[in-house]
Amino acid sequence: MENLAALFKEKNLKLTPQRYAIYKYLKSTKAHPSAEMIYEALRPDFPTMSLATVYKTVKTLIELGVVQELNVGEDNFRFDANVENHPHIVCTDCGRVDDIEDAVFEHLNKEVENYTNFKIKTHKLYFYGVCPKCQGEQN
Amino acid sequence: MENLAALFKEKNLKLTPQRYAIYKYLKSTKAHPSAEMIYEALRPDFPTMSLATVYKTVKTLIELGVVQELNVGEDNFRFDANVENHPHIVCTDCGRVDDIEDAVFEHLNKEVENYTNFKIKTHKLYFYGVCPKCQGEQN
DNA sequence: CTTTTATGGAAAAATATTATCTATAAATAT
DNA sequence: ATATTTATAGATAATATTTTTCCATAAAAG
Repeated sequence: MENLAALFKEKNLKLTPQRYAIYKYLKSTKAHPSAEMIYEALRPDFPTMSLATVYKTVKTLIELGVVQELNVGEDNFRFDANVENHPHIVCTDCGRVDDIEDAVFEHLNKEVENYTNFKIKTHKLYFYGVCPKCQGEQN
Repeated sequence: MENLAALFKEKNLKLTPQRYAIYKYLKSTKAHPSAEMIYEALRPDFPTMSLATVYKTVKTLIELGVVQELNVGEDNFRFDANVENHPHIVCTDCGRVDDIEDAVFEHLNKEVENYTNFKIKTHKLYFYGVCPKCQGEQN
């Protein structure tokens, strides 16, 4: 968090209240919010902030490498301040997106290289199922 | 291909030339085209066909279960007439999307269930790297 | 405290996708 | 074959998401 200021300075970017709030919010949540969700969450504190600012800021944060973009298969993007490569799981009932903690599948890259001539750099893994809460409601 | 007619009949859908052409094109290619790409590819043969028809048709084909939708992380969707669940690999240079043939990762679902309380039904795996062609051009 | 420069916010634009409407083409029955 | 019924193609408008433009202003530098 402290090095965010340094990072911004290094890139000649201004660490404005809006940018700081968006980053802090992304750091604080595991809900992988969309731009709209970020906008709504910060509206109480920043009633004048526009959606465009959210989009511009997450774009900046992505370029700085402190936020990553998720594409779960919805019609919009979600954002995650956890930039480590980790798999995600989507509830097909309620739509929530969770991290799959501690599960590392980096070895898959090498495995896949046996099947293709690509030089593999990274991957994105999305699992789909029913979350505990929705399982309960099905009974 | 022959059973496509039967499938359409069963659902009281009309197998129009446009629909047939779109399905045939998807079957013929491994390029995983977007709606726009399908539209452009068929324009020589169907100059009057509108993009809306492409969207409506792929939606129909998806509902019939003969086409699947891919979300590689671009701002649009791609389509694949290979409906088996199989991983894809994206070239980060030229953007092409290939199948990873013969690589089956169904066992990952069970593995992931050890890390979460979700009931996992399916998954989507995307790998990112540099394709052979772009590797050559980097030298 | 002044100057420089990046930025926030409003509005418009761009892009992707969906919905509406009607003439028409495809399937079915005759 | 032909008539009839019904789904559909295509044009257009609508919607949703994201990006861009523009300018007053706030942040950093001198």
